[in-house]
Amino acid sequence: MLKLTKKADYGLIALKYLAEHPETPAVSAKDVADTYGIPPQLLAKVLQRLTKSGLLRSHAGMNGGYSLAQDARQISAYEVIHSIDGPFFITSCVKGAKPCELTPSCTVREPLARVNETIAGVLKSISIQDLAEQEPHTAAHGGDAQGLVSLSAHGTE
Amino acid sequence: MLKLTKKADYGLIALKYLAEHPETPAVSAKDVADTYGIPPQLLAKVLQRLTKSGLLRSHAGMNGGYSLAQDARQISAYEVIHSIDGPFFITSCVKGAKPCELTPSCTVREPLARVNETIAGVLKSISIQDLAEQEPHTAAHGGDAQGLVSLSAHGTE
DNA sequence: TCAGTATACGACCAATTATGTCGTGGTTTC
DNA sequence: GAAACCACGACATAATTGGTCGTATACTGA
Ligand code: FES
Ligand code: FES
Repeated sequence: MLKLTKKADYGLIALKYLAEHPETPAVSAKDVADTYGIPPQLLAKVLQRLTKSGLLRSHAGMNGGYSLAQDARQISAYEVIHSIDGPFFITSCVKGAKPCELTPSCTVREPLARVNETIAGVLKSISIQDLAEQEPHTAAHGGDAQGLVSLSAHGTE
Repeated sequence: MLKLTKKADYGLIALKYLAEHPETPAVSAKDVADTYGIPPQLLAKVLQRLTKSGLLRSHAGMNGGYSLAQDARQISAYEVIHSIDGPFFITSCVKGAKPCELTPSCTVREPLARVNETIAGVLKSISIQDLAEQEPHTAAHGGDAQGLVSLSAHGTE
């Protein structure tokens, strides 16, 4: 249904947190999990994946934890999502992978592949830094100055 | 994992098919399903939803079936996906709906909501007609890397 | 060196969702 | 009336996701 997994969400949250605390040498998974009410072990696994992908740097032992391996500006949402959820594709059957069983059929694949590229592009254009710069929860969902897109709630649907 | 459901895919395929056969007064679900190897009853249900959404017009009886209720140019991929899969949102918890349990936490929600809007915009800019006009490359999946998106310019940022 | 804290990783179960089927009934055409 | 269709809801099944557990490993500090 075209939605992000929670793991990816958790990963983004954690990275954002790290980006907001550049002073701290390392933040433990448990610490972040505790702050946000995320299942600690699950978050741990997510962060481990990000570490393996080279986005994070880990440090065991007391006062250990994770820290950004790159500048927050260099890490894109795409990389995060990609390394957690694996390559995402709009269409079930990707070009490079297993072709559709409905082979001669699915003629919508190619156009959608382009949509896929667009989405990936958008995600790539967003850095962790961008997330961190977002204004801390303004009580109201004002967002008046957004300009670009109106986050308008669709209301009832 | 940010991918389209098969139902939505089926719906798109069927609509494309209809757009390609403007002469035929009506095409039965079974007909389309047969052509593409899609489970007939499942496709039927999908088409029924599209009918209820006003995108299709149905006609019972012999030689009955479905036909586009609007011009292929007026129907966007977004509408199709939306009416089949319901409103899609990148984030698990949407603003208008049930708020995250991690309430004070999920600070990535708002920025991602904007990504969501962008994606929706891309989808809205693609019409069934666009899909139907695509040239059927039966060609090799040779990783051509089609470069940029050139459907309907909308998402330039 | 020893205990405490933390990551690393794989296996496993539980919850949700997506996919597909069945059955029943209603419409239109012939 | 029969055949070919749509309409709809209730299932059953498969696939993903979400989350837990157990254990091994690495680092710190007393
Ligand atoms: S079913 Fe394969 S891309 Fe649509
Ligand atoms: S967990 Fe609610 S939007 Fe991220």
